[in-house]
Amino acid sequence: MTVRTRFAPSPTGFLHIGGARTALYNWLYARKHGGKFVIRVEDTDAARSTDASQSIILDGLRWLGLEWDEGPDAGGDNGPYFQSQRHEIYQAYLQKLKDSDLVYDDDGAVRFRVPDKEITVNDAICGTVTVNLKKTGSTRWDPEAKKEVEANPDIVIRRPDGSFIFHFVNVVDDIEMGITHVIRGEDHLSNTPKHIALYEAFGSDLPTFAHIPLNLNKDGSKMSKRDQGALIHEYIENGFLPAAVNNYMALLGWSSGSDRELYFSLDEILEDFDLKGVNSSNSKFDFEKCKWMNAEHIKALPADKFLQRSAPFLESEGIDPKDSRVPACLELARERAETLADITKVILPVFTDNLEYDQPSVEKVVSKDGMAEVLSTLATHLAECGDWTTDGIKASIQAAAESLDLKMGAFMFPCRVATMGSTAGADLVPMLELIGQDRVVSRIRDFKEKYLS
RNA sequence: GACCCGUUCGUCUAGCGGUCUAGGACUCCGCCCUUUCACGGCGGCAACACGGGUUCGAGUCCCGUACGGGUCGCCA
Repeated sequence: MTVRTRFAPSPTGFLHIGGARTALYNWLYARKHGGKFVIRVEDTDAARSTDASQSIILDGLRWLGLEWDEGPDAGGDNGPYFQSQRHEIYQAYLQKLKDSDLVYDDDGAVRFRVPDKEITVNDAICGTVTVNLKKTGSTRWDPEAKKEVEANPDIVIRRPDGSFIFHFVNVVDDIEMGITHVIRGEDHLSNTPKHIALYEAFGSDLPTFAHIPLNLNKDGSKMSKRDQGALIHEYIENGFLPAAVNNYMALLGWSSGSDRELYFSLDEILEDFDLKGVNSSNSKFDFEKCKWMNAEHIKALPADKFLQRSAPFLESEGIDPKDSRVPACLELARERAETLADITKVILPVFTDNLEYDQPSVEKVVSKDGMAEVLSTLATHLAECGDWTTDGIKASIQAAAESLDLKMGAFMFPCRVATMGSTAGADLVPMLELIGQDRVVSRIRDFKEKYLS
């Protein structure tokens, strides 16, 4: 049997980290077992579905590298891959239930008779769950009245307007598309007995169910689109690497059993991935760790890929990625960047003379006694430097310091602030080399002029 | 409220009855490296929710309680 998994997004918003992780696990499982990964767009809610949302979701999946074998743009033999285009199929399946007398009309809606028996879900992650839909569905919690009210346990599968309900179309499509493994969020575990009842009503074989635990906020609340780290497009915009996001998502709820935490590609995850390593408890999202992981990925990125990934961020700051100084700059920034967006900030002093001076840093420097002399001495020595290399520059700073009988450290901070605008930033001497002799000297003189005269 | 699932450092987790005085990672703190900021190296703080069983022995198995999450829609 060929493994077939699917991710079935509803195009009503952004690609959420939880959805992306579900897609990732489905992708991993399919690839791991030589199977197919299918995308099906669940756009039955015409009022809320939009093309823009669909693009965001599919682009997000592509960015992560979760390519699908069948689905929108990819085609396939089990389409259409949009529920809005599958009405006839649903009608045919409804007819089957009618023929078996398993449905009835209720005020224009169609209800499916749930069986009065124990239904057992054999979940690959959660174990065995047994429920009797007739019993547990016979009452309903009314949030308004805050009490149990009588309810009809039979589930509505078609609305009076003829449109079909999620539980029904989801099962029909999974049957029609030959889905063998349903990997989805644990929020669907309680719905699964309903789905099993439908499978049985159609006389279809059950897929393997695997409900993965949910991701919550750090305070334990449900993650919503407003929460930091919740939306995939934010990772794209903020300079995360897709491999790092995959790495983090994979480890949120799954462990290989070893201490290994860094996986630099989907292929590497694939080697270790196994549904057995998926936890059964919810996890809380830790954006700090996610950033750390991204930093590790940046450190490990080959130079050409690094340049390629950084290019859009450089351009947005007006830096030409083809500039001959860029590769050296990137290497300088690499060790201290958590995101690609950080990189441009670090290397900006090389590319612009319009520096933004960090006020606390400036205060720290100008408040020191004798700073005017330090700066002018420094400028003079650097102007006279005949060997503008890291060694030559270092020697000049050293000479400047000695001429005033001061330690070199006393010169490093002022030099850093005057030429780079802040006490923080990339390695000073290589940065000076890249900025260039004339610009360095004039920056120091201008700085002195501006703040110490 | 009913039903379902879960519970190891603040967080992600290892652990599948003795090797656990509970291991790794993030965060935080200290030290070292560094004539700067980082990076890096070393070290430290910090957990088996609680109560009963079962067992020679329980983080590991069972039951209960507490807590957390989910489902209970003519949303998906």
